[in-house]
Amino acid sequence: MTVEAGENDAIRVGVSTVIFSLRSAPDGDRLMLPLVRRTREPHLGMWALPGGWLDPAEDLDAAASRTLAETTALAPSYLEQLYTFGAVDRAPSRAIAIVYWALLRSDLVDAQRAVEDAPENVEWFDADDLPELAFDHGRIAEYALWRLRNKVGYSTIAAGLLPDEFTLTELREVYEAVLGRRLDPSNFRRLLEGSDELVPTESFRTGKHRPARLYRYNGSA
Amino acid sequence: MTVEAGENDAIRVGVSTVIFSLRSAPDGDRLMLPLVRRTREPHLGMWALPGGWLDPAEDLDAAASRTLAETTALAPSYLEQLYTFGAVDRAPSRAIAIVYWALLRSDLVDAQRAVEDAPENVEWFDADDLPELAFDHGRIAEYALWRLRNKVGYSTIAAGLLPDEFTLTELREVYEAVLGRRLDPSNFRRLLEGSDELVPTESFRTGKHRPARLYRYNGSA
DNA sequence: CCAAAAGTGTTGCACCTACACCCATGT
DNA sequence: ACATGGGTGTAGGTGCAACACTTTTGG
Repeated sequence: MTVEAGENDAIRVGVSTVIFSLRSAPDGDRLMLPLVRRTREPHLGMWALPGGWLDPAEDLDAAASRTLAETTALAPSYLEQLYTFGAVDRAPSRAIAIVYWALLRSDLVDAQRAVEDAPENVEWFDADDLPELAFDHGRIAEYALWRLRNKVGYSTIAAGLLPDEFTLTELREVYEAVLGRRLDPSNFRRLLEGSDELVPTESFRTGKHRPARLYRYNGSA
Repeated sequence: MTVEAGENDAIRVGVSTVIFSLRSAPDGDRLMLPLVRRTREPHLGMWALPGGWLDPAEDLDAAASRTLAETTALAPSYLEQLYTFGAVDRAPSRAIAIVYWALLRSDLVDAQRAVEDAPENVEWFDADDLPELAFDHGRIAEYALWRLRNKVGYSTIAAGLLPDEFTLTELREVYEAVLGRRLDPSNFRRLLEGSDELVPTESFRTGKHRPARLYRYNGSA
């Protein structure tokens, strides 16, 4: 910041977001993410991450939320900066991408898709089976997935994929979908029960069998 | 990336680096970082992180190295992107800062400072006792320090502060300086001896007492 | 009463910490 | 010889994985 600005008007600043959610499949929930079909060159017709250009009067987080809403009509329940990609050759003309990653509560996916102005050219893909993406977005999505799987190990972030109240089994199934492996129910319970950020409620989910206590994520912890 | 570029020529892209090194003090090594005195408004005369503007034809990592060299004449031995700061009010006119953090081998600090074109307005400060900084650089430096202390816990990154070959005691003293607490020599040894990235050599450092085996950091592991 | 999910208890292993102890060297 | 840092051994504690077991519901 001690050098005067030069000819850097040529650098465009984009903001993109890798947003994950769960969608039910025959063999349990699957981790999915929405992609947008490009309507312009370059890479016209290819799938790309939702995003847009940073507005000069807008914070970075706000830009991520806004461009995500504009392209997919989705509003994230968790949002965190991932990385800034800026290799000179990542796009035909110089553009850096400040990339966010996000989670969307599974109960809001279809609600948000049902609104009348739901974009046409958005489609959900299995996070582990993505098509070829425009620019360096394939590499970016892979990194976001790695970060998500990593962070699930040492935080209660996975609750961001569920409604306000949920059973421990539902939460465990989220972990299993994210991590791609089964977890021991009893050990999982003990691990999360002592976590402060998870508080038990007095409600129970009644189903085919013994009712399960509902828990709530404590955002302020 | 699906929206056309608008008036974002007004957004300037800066790159700054928080670079750490060790400097000896009476009570053991101290973790220090170099700051640059601002020679222009705004915040003229205040201390700031070394940095500069991103060149349109330059990768982000390269920009971090270049601006660091231009302002401090230092070349990092480890460099990693930290975070991109872009709050609208972080500077008088809109500027985002792609911030890197870096380590400098302690044996290179004075060597690099001794070259003839060493900048005048650079000074080293104790990482735990920084002056008030320009812009949001105080918060940034704090975050970089947190990241360094965090990462030291689960990687052998601290070797980036030492010469190619070093004894385990020297490495332990680095950890102690970074973390700010004493570590048990025997447990430290066992922890790092089984780490793959640390390979023993056949050389020994001879001193006042029993010679200590030299180790080398295995970059390819 | 049975099936199945909710929830508890228990045991063993891996790892980390603290600290006692031996080893090799310069003076 | 002895002081000092280099290096090894070991016992206790913590936390997690595995899995046996009890509880509570719907049918």
